[in-house]
Amino acid sequence: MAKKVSMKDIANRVGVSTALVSYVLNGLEKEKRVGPELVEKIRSVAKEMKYKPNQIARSLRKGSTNTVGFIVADIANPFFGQLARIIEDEAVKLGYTVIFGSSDEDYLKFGLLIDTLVNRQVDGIIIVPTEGCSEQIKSLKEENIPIVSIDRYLPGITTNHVILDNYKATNSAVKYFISKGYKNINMIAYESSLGHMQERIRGYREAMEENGLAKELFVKKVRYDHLKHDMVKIMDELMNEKKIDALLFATNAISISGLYTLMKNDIKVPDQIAVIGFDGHEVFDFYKPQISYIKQPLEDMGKEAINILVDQIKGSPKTVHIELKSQLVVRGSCG
Amino acid sequence: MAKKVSMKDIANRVGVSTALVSYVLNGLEKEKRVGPELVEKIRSVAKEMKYKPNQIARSLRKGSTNTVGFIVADIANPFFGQLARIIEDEAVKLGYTVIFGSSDEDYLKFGLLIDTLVNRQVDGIIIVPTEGCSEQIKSLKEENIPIVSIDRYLPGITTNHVILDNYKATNSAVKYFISKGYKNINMIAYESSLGHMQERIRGYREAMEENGLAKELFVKKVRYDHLKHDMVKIMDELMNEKKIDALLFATNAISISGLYTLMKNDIKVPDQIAVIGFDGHEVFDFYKPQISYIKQPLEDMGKEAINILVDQIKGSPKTVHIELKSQLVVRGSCG
DNA sequence: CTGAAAGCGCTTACAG
DNA sequence: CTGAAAGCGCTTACAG
Repeated sequence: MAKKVSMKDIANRVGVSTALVSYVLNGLEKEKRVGPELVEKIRSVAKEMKYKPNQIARSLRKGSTNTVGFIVADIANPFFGQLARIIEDEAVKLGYTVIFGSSDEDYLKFGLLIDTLVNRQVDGIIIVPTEGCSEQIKSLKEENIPIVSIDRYLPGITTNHVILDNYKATNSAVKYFISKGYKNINMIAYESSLGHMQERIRGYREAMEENGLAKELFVKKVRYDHLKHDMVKIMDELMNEKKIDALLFATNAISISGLYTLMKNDIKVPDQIAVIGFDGHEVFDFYKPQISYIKQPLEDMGKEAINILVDQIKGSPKTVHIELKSQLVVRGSCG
Repeated sequence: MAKKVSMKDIANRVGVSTALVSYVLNGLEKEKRVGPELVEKIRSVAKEMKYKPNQIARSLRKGSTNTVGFIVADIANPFFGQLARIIEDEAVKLGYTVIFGSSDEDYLKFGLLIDTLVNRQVDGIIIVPTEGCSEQIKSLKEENIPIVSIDRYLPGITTNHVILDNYKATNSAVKYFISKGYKNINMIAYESSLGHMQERIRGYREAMEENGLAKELFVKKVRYDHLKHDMVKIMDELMNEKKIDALLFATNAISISGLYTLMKNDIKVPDQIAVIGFDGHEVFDFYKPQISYIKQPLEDMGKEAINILVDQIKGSPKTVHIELKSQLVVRGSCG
């Protein structure tokens, strides 16, 4: 069990103080005007002894950890996995390590994750907020911990956020449907008070109303934790009660689940129902015909979020709101 | 900017030493026989002052961080995303936080991630090893940092690992093909010296040889970082040079890429080529016909890995090798 | 140019 | 039952 080597070990070996070792190993030898032969000596001894700095001790002393947290709904969901990857890469470039956590859209789990991150003294947190997490966010703000909300935001609380142009995204999609002659356009969305979902619904609603289709308005709600069950039920209703000719899915997970149900019920796309999904997914490419979708600029979203966070950590006083442009990718599924 | 409250603040307020506060807040009040009224007082003051323990200070003092690392190839890949999620959940139950990192199958990046984790004093690391990472693993072993290799292992280095029954997995798949009358069975695998890939190839080869199909042996190699390019080329060769009637994909990513190419070339499955893929994926479900695949017990794999790691951290001296059973899920794609 | 020393916020023998 | 004190491994004024 080779004991770990510390700065003290190096200092003893070279015959200097730990201060010198610290200066040299942190590249402050110019500033502190350490003698060149000592610099050389310290460097080589450190290497020879395989010195590895203890980041924990450093963090305690400096009061910052160069660590950030990223709380998603579920890291196994490719949407968040991709975002995580982008944020990871960018964070590394900026000298930060990121700790991920999955909330399952549950504000209690969300709270536990926040506590863990705070106890671990992360310098800042990127959050995908859940419903009901306002209290947690408020106390983060009280503790002056920098946060950036991504993908979503909480109505009523001001935080930095980077989100999609949610209203415009669905609004354009619906208008595209309308331009193709569809009238009975239905939207399937999450039962959620979160800002992004409300805006997506509003985008749908206003496009319908503006085009004199207010009477055809039809938003069906599914629950995050009963997605499959609710989807099956809704699809039954759609096919029986109401004649629908076009369907807009409000998120990626809803899209996939919806497509499973369409496939199982052998509903022809776009002949029986035209479809527009959310985000890209391999399934969209393999579906016959390929599914049109609202594309999100994930790369920008992730990069913006971590960069804003780091700015905040470094003391930037301004609150930043960024809204990124979506893009409608038209393929075979909408006629 | 409310300053953070420390144990000292609580101690001062209550009028006791920090030792008492520490005992009480760590549930040692019985063992240390702290007076009941003091216990009460300390608890309530801690709550009132919104005390949050500084895990960094605790870690420094205790010499352990209750943190583990998990290095995958790419967290955006759903296979690893799912694994990460399982490990995260189990780690939380065991009182650990996990730090993820993506190596991109690059041993240099792998090395940097290891260094970061070691500097952060993680108590142990779960790794998906890359080719050429042996040196890194060896030095981890020298430093006595517990490691568990998952999904793969390095031939020639003994570490704890939890892997699939790779040989049997592909062996059974090929035998299934043969039982259905296929003879010209091709396998597409990664160019890799890693144990799991070698075993999957061996499983294929021996099934062929045992059934007098040695002459039909045909393994095509693709590179991780040129997957798409190589796949297109291979598919051309397969269709032109050699008559193939069945195709076995060696990993999930290869399967997806292969299916894209089959779809683009409009090759009929299973009439022109029968197919068996690796791991589950939504795309397998949407493909017409649905793709048969070798199923991995992800849940068990993740749980075993983190539990073994924690055992090691707690001092277990034995090296553990676990091989989990795969399962062939037969659907329409193999006739 | 270099060293002695304080201190980050905890935990934990040790002493009483 | 409780307190004084050391120490984890760093960084950083301060002094010379």
